[in-house]
Amino acid sequence: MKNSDEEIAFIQQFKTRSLALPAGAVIINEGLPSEDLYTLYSGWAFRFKTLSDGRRQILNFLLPGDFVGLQEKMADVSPHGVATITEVSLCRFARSGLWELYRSHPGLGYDVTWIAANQKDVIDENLLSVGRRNATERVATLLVQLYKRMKVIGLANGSTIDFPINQQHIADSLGLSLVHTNKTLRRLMKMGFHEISGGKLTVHNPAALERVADYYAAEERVRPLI
Amino acid sequence: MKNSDEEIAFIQQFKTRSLALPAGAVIINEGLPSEDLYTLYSGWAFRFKTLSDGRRQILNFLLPGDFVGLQEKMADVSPHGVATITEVSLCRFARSGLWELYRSHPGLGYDVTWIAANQKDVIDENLLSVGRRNATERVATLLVQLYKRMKVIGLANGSTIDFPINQQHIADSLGLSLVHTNKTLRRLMKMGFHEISGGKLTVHNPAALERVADYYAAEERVRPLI
DNA sequence: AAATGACTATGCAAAAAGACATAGCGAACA
DNA sequence: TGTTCGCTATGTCTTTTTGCATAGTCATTT
Repeated sequence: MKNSDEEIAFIQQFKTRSLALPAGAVIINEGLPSEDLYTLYSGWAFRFKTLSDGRRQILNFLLPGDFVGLQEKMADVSPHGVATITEVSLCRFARSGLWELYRSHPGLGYDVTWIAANQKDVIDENLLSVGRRNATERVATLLVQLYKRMKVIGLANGSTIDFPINQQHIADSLGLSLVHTNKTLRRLMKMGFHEISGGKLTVHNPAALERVADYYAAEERVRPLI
Repeated sequence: MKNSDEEIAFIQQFKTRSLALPAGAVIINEGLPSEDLYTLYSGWAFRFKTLSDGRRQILNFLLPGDFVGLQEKMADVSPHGVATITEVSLCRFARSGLWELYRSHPGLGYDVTWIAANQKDVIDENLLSVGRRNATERVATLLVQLYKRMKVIGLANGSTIDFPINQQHIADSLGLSLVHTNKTLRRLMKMGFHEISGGKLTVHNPAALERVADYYAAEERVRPLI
């Protein structure tokens, strides 16, 4: 899955411009039309949906290399929101550009599908967690999953990764209350599986944590770059 | 999103053959490589993942027109299984064909992405349910959602649809126990929202059920046909 | 140095959901 | 015609998770 020089050139001119956003910013509004499509170059973000009384579900976390706003492009209105966790840098693609990309560079269109399918796997795993794992397993799953995702994209420093999310994010992503999330995290920490401090997560024994989580994902493969 | 005659001709030869499967059959094995890609022509199926002790999460239900095995094609091994609920008829595409489709008919490649994005919306909604809705809301959501999906593809007969799933399917899809699912279904039924019998579901007042569910999805649009 | 605010921590009571047990019901089958 | 089987139904008891209250920590501001 290597891009040709010509394809790379095309991607370059396809990118209308890149932009930076601060932490806590909204990239895409839930329920509003969204014009653009982005790739996340650096920083963390998340996709979410909310209920009318404010309950929020984080659908998945977005790490560098992930797409933002792919399916929003297909519908009139975005069925979910996207917000930043840290400051991020994004690469914006023009709305009209995607069709042009499919038409003139089908190889890249194929890559887009590949990346989208990959993100879907992450969501499937989350759905399995939230639906069928207990609190301990859920938290363990999330921790290893994020650790492994960061590792694949080269952002792990030994067994430590940047970990800019707070317990509220974790709770919203796992379908747990804040309180229960806190207690579960503590329990796992006291058992020596991990350590979170100063915005960093250290996973002491990923394999053991995977066993707790009953999480056995296939090794993620390096993704095509767009 | 209308296909040209030439595209239709291409699709026809792309389909290596169609096949029929009985109820309860496995289309794709969890954790095994899968060779093929299908579209579901008739019948119901579901995608699922399991934990090692047998707990099962149904990721989403597949209705006529849905794709089966799209992202499995992208990975070495399928991260989830697919099984039939009723007897189904499928249209099998060759493994090698997808790339060829993207290359020679980018418009169809675009359609594939569109359908995949649409299915992702359904999963997102499920994740919101399982993570943040209580049992009553979850059941209500599933009932309207299935009703509306059937309606869009022209398979609703007034306020009644075929409903071949049992309470275990519902429980596995909503992350509830069988017992609790049963009690919740009964409660909704006694309140007059719906009726299930003889493999049919009748939704007496979809709008009221949507309010119970806090479910306000945009109208589904007619999908491209592949 | 005090004040504020965002986040984490923890005990206790309440609610939601689950587990287990048992029963009923209708279709398929011998 | 009785038996088995898969599914639905419901009562009781237990566990898990939540909600609320309160406190601690740490960085930032005044």
